[in-house]
Amino acid sequence: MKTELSPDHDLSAQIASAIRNAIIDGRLIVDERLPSESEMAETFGVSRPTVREALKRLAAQSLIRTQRGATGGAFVNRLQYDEAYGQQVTTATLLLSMNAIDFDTACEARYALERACAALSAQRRSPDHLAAMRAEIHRQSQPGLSDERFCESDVAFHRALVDGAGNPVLSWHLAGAIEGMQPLMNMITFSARDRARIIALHTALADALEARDGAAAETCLDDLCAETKQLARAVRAARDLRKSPAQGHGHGA
Amino acid sequence: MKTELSPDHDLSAQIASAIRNAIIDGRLIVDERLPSESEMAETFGVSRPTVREALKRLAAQSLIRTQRGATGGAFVNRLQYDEAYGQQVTTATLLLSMNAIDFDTACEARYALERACAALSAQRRSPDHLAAMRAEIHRQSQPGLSDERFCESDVAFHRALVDGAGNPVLSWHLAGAIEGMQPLMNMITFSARDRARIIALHTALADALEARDGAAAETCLDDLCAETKQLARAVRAARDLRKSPAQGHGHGA
DNA sequence: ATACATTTAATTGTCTGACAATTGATAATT
DNA sequence: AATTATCAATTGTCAGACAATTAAATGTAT
Repeated sequence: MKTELSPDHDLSAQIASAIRNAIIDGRLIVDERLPSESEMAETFGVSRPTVREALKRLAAQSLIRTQRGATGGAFVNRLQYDEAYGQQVTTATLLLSMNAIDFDTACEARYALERACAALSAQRRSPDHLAAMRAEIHRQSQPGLSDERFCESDVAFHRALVDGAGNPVLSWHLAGAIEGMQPLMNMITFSARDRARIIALHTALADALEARDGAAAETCLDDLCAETKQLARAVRAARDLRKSPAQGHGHGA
Repeated sequence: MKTELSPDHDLSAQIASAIRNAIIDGRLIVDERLPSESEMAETFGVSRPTVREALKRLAAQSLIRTQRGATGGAFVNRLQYDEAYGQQVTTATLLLSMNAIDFDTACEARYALERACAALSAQRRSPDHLAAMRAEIHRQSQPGLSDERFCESDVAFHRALVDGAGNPVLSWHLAGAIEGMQPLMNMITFSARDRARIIALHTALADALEARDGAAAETCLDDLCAETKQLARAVRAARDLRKSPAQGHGHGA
């Protein structure tokens, strides 16, 4: 059933890789049942725990699902958007938080991608998308909203914008770009004035989409990008100042 | 060290989830060593194989790495671009191939995102990026190149374009959009005339980037998108025709 | 004292065998 | 015929053992 294994890895990793390849290039099709763990153990010449470790690796990538019982087993899983969403967001989040990506780079990437959706969304957005955006704007205007909730609403707003393009593949890609930045955004403190500016831009954005004016929407996103970078810069300055409070008198020439 | 586990899942999934959350929200930091498998087994009140299954799940997501030996163990892994690339491409590939996404949707998403990189790449591309693109164009012009190799070169060309934007986050996002479509592209047969048109557009694209003309580059990408959709349509028509060769005389009403 | 070889201890990787839990199919009973 | 009980296959979990690996500790010779 499966082919040779390549060395240099744990057995469970090799087995997982062999099965993964079989799935990716179609030798195992969706909903097909894999042999039982015992059978695979015999096939690969390893013990059952080793096979199980391999299967858990695949399950972690949503490539298979398992079911107990008489007719149970491991089945090739149809990767669906909701599962892929989670993976995308997790990966993006970690990539941004672990690699000391500078905020401007992440921000530029995010808004560049979102701009790509704006024109399509202006063409195709439904009244529902607009309503969702307006609802989030309203939520953002509530006094006493915590910074975290404000960010959460911001994410929801932009998701509605992207979903308006009516392209699930695009929505999936943008999930990482937008939600993955949330931890970074949560480090920002939004003053009342900041919020007002952002809400104004969100309103302009919704208006542009309502008017099916893609170009105007793109302009709003550019402004929003600049605004966000500016806020982050302020946070950074405050932090650096706290770290070395008296560096203003010139220490390097 | 870790908190309570939530039910409704396998123990190994619960444990993996607990550790994953600890990593994501920073309670475990990069390069920190987890307790040994035996210790964790005791901590969580499960057996060592169960802990191992949990750790393999995390390893499959590149969240941890393990090392044998006296000072070995499981360490929180810094998610790096090359690892994240692979995951991104795998996920995108499966999402497109398993969900009967229609080609036009995938294509639209891909070129919309790539367009977002074009302007930046026109500003920032280095001579190296241009050289890489020209090299791929040359490769694509070789007679006797298989369709698969042609696609491969196409991917490399577009990657060079995207990398020209000098934003690694953007490059990561686009990896899925571009390479994930390769299996779909491989289903297309490229006639000599098709290749000539594509090569002409690639050349125009490289010229636009050389001239730092972002708008021209975007136009080329639009043309390329239309061209690709057109080719896919031809393949689809041929396949449908083969499936039901005489359906033209009306069987319904 | 330094360089090199040996031993040791800690840790992951793997195996064996067993039992529990789940679940669809089958047989028995009313 | 419908319901119930049993069965068999499969995954989930456990316990204990041994192999393989690796850095550190120890010993030895120059």
